[in-house]
Amino acid sequence: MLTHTEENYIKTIYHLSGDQNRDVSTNGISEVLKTKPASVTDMLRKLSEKAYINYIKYQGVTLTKKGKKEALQIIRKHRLWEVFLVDKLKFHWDEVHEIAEQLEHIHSPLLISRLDEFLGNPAVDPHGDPIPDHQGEITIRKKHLLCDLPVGFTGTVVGMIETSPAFLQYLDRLNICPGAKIAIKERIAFDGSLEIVLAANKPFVISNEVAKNLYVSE
Amino acid sequence: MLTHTEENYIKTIYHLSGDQNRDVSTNGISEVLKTKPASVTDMLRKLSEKAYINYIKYQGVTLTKKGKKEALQIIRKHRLWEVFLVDKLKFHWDEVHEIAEQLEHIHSPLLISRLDEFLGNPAVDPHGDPIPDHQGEITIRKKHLLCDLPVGFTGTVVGMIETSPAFLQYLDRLNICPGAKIAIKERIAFDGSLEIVLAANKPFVISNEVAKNLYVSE
DNA sequence: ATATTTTTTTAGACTATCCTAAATTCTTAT
DNA sequence: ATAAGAATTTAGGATAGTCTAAAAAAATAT
Repeated sequence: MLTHTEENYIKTIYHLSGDQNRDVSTNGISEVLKTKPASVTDMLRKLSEKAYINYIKYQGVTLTKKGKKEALQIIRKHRLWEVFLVDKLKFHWDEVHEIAEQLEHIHSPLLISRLDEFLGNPAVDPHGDPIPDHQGEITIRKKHLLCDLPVGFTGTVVGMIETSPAFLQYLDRLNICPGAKIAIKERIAFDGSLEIVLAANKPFVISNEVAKNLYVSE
Repeated sequence: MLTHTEENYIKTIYHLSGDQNRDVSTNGISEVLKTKPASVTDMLRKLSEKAYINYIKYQGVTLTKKGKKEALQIIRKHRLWEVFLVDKLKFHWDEVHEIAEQLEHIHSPLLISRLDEFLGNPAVDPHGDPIPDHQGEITIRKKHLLCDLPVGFTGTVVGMIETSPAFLQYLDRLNICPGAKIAIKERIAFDGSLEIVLAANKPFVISNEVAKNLYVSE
């Protein structure tokens, strides 16, 4: 059974390596986890011995099949707890991350399957990210930055790059949140700002700066 | 902020010292936590330095006001999570302890107040034990062994001494669970067995052995 | 192609928690 | 009152995870 710390390393490697399982660097991990590179090296040796990662000195790491499976279970737990916090306990979607970081380390497969059921087997978390199933299967939807899409595009908001309170509060005022249906009406050539429509509401304009920070998928 | 381990020691001292805050022994703690007495001594020194306990070498420990407050918050979390597991996730009341042992260490006061509200501010956990409030106030109901009470007594089941699956399954068959209303109809002098009634059902007989393992309160 | 910079690893040390073995203190039985 | 036994503490050591400083390897720039 993995320790909390080991789980955090595995999860971080998963997130940094992306869908194609790219090599992840020691420094990259140390930045995310706010530890020193030397500490990361120690842990990499340990995880490699336990066969969760493929590790060659000086050449970065990837997750093994076993490691990836573990990572997906941790992510599954994290996202299910986030759904619980937002749907049942009325947290706002941008304040659940820290708590879910703790809850994701609770060990009990039965608890998670019951929770999943209780929540109605949700497909995505409150940020719009897909929840891996019991087997670790995950449906990866291609996501794009809103600023890169053509006029006429229609889709769903699935995330943001900026996460500062200022940005999130502004989005909140505009009613832009993960899961929101969004369409591009017009692009203003002068400054790249976009006229958009949410669901069946009145169109309004957002700056290119905002559009550069919004992920959407079809 | 306390570590998981420190929290477990404080909780154990609280449980062992009872309502009157009796002195707790090193060996007692080591038995509950399944660590060696020498390890307990180490931790006692640490908790004493941090002012959670009153500790005099060779003379046992008691919780300070600060320690007791901390203990009650941990117990509050433990019991609220137990209610969640039973009421919302449909766990049986005798299978929630291990999971709640993990959940009680999640640090987030906001989470706990939201959870409390979500559960409808329950007064007792699924075992019938009272849940301390936000301030750490707890209503201690005096509890008695069923075998010690007179014919005519009426009250509520609030706990059991034996916790073996065999015993719990038998209780389940009899519909005896924490919270169940119970009355004593008759005592058979020969073997101390009791004829009892649950709610408005048919009376039936339980052995003295069973009555010796059931806690009830008025 | 080599010198410089960056990244990564190694070496040695610290803290938390646990352990075993030995020493000390307390309790109890005579 | 004291000797035997039980409980507790001390001493010294292990492991997990972290750190700093220094060494080694890889990447980059000229």
